[in-house]
Amino acid sequence: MVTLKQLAKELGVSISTVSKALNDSFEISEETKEKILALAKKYNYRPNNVAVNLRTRSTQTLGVIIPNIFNHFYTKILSGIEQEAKKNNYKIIISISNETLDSEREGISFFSNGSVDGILLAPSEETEKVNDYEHITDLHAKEIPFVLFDRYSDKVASDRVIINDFDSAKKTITYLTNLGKKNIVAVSLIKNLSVGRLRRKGVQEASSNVTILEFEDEKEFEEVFFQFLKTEKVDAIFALDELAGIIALNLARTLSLNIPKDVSIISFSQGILSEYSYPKLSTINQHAEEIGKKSVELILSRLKNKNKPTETKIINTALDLHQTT
Amino acid sequence: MVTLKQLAKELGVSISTVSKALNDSFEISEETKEKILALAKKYNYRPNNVAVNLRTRSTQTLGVIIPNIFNHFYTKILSGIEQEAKKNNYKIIISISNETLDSEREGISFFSNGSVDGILLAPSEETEKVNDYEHITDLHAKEIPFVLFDRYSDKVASDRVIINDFDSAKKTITYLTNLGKKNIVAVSLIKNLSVGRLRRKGVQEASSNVTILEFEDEKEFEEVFFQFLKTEKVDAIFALDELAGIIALNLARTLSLNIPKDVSIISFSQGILSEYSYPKLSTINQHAEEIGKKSVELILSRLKNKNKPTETKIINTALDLHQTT
DNA sequence: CTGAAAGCGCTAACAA
DNA sequence: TTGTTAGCGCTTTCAG
Repeated sequence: MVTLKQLAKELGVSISTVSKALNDSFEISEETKEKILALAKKYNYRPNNVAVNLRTRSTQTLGVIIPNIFNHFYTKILSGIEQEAKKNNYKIIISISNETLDSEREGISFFSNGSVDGILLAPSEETEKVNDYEHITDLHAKEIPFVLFDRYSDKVASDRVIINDFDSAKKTITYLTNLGKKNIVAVSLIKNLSVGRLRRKGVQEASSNVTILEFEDEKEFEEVFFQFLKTEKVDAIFALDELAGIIALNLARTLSLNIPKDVSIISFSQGILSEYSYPKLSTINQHAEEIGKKSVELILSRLKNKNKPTETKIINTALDLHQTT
Repeated sequence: MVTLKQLAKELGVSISTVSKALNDSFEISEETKEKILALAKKYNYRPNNVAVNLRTRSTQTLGVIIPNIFNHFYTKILSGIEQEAKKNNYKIIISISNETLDSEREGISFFSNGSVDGILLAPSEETEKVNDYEHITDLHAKEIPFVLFDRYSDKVASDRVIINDFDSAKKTITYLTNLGKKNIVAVSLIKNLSVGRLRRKGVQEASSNVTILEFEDEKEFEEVFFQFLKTEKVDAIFALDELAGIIALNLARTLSLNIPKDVSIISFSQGILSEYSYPKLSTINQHAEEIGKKSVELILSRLKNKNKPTETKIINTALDLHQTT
């Protein structure tokens, strides 16, 4: 890679003259600028990013830690983050925690050496389960700005971008009730996540008549819920996460239940499975890309003003009705 | 962030002594090392990555350009890349081209300023369509090592990690033929991609009796293929991409065809849609994570030896039979 | 065993 | 308008 030094030498001018010319400084004469620009172009000069970073003490890079890259919801958030970052001339470095605390700690440590200007983070399932947020609050001491998205804890004081899970769940139950549904069952595969708890609370708040079934894993869910559907009267299923929704749908079809006549299904969505399910699931759309965009906006404004009070952005959901309702 | 300078000052030693001690150099006495390490720990010292990068002229970072983050296949590759990179103490920076040439160019330019040691790249659909690879071959002039994965062109001399698409398609048709299938139709939504062409060629090579239907988009596919299934005799569908497989499956079910009795379906897979389809699709598994891992291996070995001849790694597929065959 | 000094490539204050 | 110089934080050669 060609450097300022080499350009300067070849033109017989000083390094700072070249630097200023390339940054279009008013101090440099048009004539000099031109010849410098020409040579820079000829050699396809690009300022060494690492050197610029060191000198300016900013990396124009954001670190992103996501729990699970196979979850379409996070992929969409990531896409939103990437777009908004690119728009603002920021790069993103990604670390995947795979829902484990260790990996998340590693990711944070990875980012805590000046590689990034700020961090966007959705805590892992394990982090939420063991309720240990020290590695995150430590970021305050390290003076690394960060934003929590999707998942958060009251233990961590920070900017946040979240979904109104509680309200969405509540409203959905009310919606089903108004439809005349009497035997609603809510199913969940995310009982350990903060969002899972919020959604469950929303359900409970809306009605005490709803049966709530929460499962550790898909297998348990399939076995137990299959029996449940076979023996109990159910006219509506509300899935608190997309996987639960899809599996419930498939189980109902296996039992030859008529959807939506016998039983309606509405599911929180991540986007892809429900879109190509058959029949197409009615979903609560979470505007994931919006979450990503807002997270970037929030961290950038935090970067500009480190001392402003923390902010919580709430992204609203939308009920997208399709063939299962 | 605390620096070497500050540690040195507080202990009344030189910067280089601190540096050496922290790097566990044999030149430094145990005693000195201990007190330096203790202080570093107390202040939670972390070497400034940017400075280290500048000094060592290596960033320990790989740039990854993927065409589409919503495609589970690429997500899996990304996961493989991330794991293997982490294992080797490399970071990854991600740029998403969204299947457009412009975005891809931008990504490459983004990475061409010393931010990364090497680039992993799957060319965009548009790049393949207009057949313009100059921005990629330019990397040779810039002396930035790169590896193409999944998609490639003969126009670009480089290390590659690819799938044996041709053979897989060929073998699958043979497999269906041996099953006694007489009216096989191959469907594709990826006719413009190099892998799409390779798979089609594999089909053609295996048998001239297979009807091949290629479509521009999902809508056209749904309309045309629905009519086709209604009017033509079909006892096996071979989908050259997962989306085509899922849609074909749903269309067949809409027509109440018995699967797999009336019609067998096998599809190239990306992993997630087929896994949760009902009934579960038989797929050609592409070992995406393996592609990611091998790509990292390849670029790292290239980084070690810039002058070795280019290498092409072929990842084999596996036929995973489920309920649709 | 420890320290001084150079330098990675760049920006920017200051001097000329 | 241009150049000199210092310095970002670190590694490493060389001298002591």
